[in-house]
Amino acid sequence: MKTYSTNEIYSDLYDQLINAVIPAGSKIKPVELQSKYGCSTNTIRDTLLRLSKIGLVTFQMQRGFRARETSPEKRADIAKFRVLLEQEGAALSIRKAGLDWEIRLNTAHHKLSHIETLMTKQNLTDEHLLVWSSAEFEFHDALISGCASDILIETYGHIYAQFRQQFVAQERDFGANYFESIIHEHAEILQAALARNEEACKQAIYDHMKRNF
Amino acid sequence: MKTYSTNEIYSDLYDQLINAVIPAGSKIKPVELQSKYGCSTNTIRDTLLRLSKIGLVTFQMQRGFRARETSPEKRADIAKFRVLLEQEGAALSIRKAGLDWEIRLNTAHHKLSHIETLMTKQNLTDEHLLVWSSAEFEFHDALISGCASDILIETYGHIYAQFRQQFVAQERDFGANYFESIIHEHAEILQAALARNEEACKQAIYDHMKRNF
DNA sequence: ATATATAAAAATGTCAAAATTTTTGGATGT
DNA sequence: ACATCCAAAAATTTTGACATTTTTATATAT
Repeated sequence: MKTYSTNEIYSDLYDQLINAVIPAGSKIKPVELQSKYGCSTNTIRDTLLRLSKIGLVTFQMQRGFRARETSPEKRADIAKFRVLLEQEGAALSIRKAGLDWEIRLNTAHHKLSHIETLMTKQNLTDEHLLVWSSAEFEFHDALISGCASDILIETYGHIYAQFRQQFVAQERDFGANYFESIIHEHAEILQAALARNEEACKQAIYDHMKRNF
Repeated sequence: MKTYSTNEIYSDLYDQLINAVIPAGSKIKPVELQSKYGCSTNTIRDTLLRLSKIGLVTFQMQRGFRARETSPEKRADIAKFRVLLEQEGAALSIRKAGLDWEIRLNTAHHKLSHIETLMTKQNLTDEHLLVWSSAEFEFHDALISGCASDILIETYGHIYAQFRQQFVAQERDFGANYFESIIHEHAEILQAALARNEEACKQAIYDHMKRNF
């Protein structure tokens, strides 16, 4: 039987929360996870407290842990907030960042579009979604990576994770045309960013997210 | 000898971090706090993990906890981010919120300006600063409280705490004229908000924070 | 002197059990 | 039927001991 290090427990739970394997809003009981991960309840508690920093898990004294609730309203709220942060991060990057940023962004986009193209043609496994999910984050993260604001980058990471949690919990149809749409949207963002066009880039970010409002 | 509940430990540490009683960047060792609070190291650890959610404390596996580092750059970074959030929150409030918001804001401002007026005349004790600090937060929190975005309000709370930590760690002269300035700045924010003038309010928020850039 | 290796000390993390609190389910009375 | 109370069960939190890892201090070699 597999044994888990604490960091593995963390990222395993992270993935399960992101992918709604642990359903949004559901209670998370350390005792139940103990046997699966082969550790004490305390270690689970510890890990859940760390996950609550990101916001994937909510914690209340004497009431334990829950996967964060989802609703169309929460999804829209988080999506709008994400747009605010991403627009600011991208605009600052466009204004300040250098060639290394362009390269980073281009690389991330190349990787992402490769995966997304695949996904218009094949049926999706859970693993596809995991890989895509992390590539998508890397692209958006690269986009804002030149903004020179640690706190913005850190916060964006948390919000992105929360958004994904909301999204996966609610979205059920990943039709081929879904990926065709976002391939185009990502390309628009990339193009505007490399052209150093702040307004066009902000617009492209908005367009990419507006289906969630 | 006083005994502490877990929640008291939490807010005691919170205050100490905000007010640089625990110096920024310094190591926080559970063993050393254990005797003061009369509990096990594990309870301290638990509390510190919860504080790391807000960002007052940083945590690294196998390296324990530290009060978040400060520097002029970090302070500027957090201040700018705070402006972004507060401008958005205030603008949304101006656009959407009703009479109850105006009343809330007015009340908070009244309380704040009372304390600030006192502080131009007396010499400041630590307790004055604590009271002022919480009244200042309540005012800014009221300002954005009509924005109808839970995630923005939640995040703003964390950023405000981090800003205060940076600020108190670095600022040493609270001259009477400091408070005279911010009395005026807060009044400008209030006035623009109640006049429902988004641009003026954004400008006033910027002016209030620009000394930190 | 500088650097590397090693042993002791300190700090951190993990565990299983005990104490506390909340939740559950049934009995009682209105 | 509905609410209230109570006891049992379950879940959460706290504890103190133990295991692991990191840091510090000292000794050794280059």
